Amino acid sequence: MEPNTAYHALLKNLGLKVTPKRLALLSVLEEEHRYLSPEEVWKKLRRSFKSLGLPTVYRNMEELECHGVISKVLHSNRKLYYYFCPKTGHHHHFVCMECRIVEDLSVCAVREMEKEIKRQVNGTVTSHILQVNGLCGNCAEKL
Amino acid sequence: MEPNTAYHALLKNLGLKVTPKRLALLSVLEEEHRYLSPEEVWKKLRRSFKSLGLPTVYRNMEELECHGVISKVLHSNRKLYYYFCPKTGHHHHFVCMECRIVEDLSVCAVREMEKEIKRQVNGTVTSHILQVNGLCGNCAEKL
DNA sequence: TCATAAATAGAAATGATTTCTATTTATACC
DNA sequence: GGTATAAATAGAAATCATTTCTATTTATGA
Repeated sequence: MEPNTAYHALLKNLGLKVTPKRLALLSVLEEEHRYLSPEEVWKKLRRSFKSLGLPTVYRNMEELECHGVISKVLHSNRKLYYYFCPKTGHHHHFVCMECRIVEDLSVCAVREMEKEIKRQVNGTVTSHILQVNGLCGNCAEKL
Repeated sequence: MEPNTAYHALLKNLGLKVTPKRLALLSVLEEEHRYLSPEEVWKKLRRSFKSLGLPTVYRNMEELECHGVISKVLHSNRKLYYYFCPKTGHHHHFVCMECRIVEDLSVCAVREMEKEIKRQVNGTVTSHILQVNGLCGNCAEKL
């Protein structure tokens, strides 16, 4: 059977048990080329599973995120959203705040990106978030 | 009197009333060269104001943020943090996840930034958030 | 088939943020 | 300076996404 085999291997490789719910979750995320909240995923999955806890969805999505399988989308409403991106390698995303669609970007510098995005998605850039996280010299020493 | 005059003008220009609490809030944020949560600001302000509601702090910080006076800092714990940056013009920040200090960055492309940051703050970049927000062609048309 | 650790359901707790209403205050105008 | 008015605030209460907890179920490897 189709992609389930791939998901199966994926979970195995991560050392996670292959449960029907995990497979379905991956399937839902991959089919949707948009970012979704845990609750939205939960609602979709409940069609197939009469008993499915929202915490299970939260737990699994977080798990997959920290293994790099799916990526978090930041949103100004501070809710969690996740996106399954099939593209590998370092790249960034253009995300539509309206329809939630996600587009892969090939360049990384924001100035250049704006032009690229206009061409690529024929869209409008309303804002961008560029924040570099790390440890300053002092803290890096202490830890 | 010192900087209060500047804050006074700042608030006036934004069409906001000049209240003692707003002035104090700005003062607290400017003195602290780190990003702070509303609750932290509240605790500091309560030293000077016996009666001060946490919602007031939230409201004012949000107000100042949307007027561009202070800037939001994204954090993986999804809490709100704000930083008063005296530097004008387009630039980004390096924020230490440990001590919360903020450094202005002069370049915008992440690859170059990593080198720059190493020089500038003698620190370690653990991750960066680069997300471009906007409206895709379809949604832009509809709205 | 079985033992075991991992995964899950479902209820309950958490806690940051927001909402609400009555009261207070800054401001503009006299 | 005195006053009307809209903005700002306090304090309590509500919200609600997310997390925690415990007992039960399930995938897995032997």
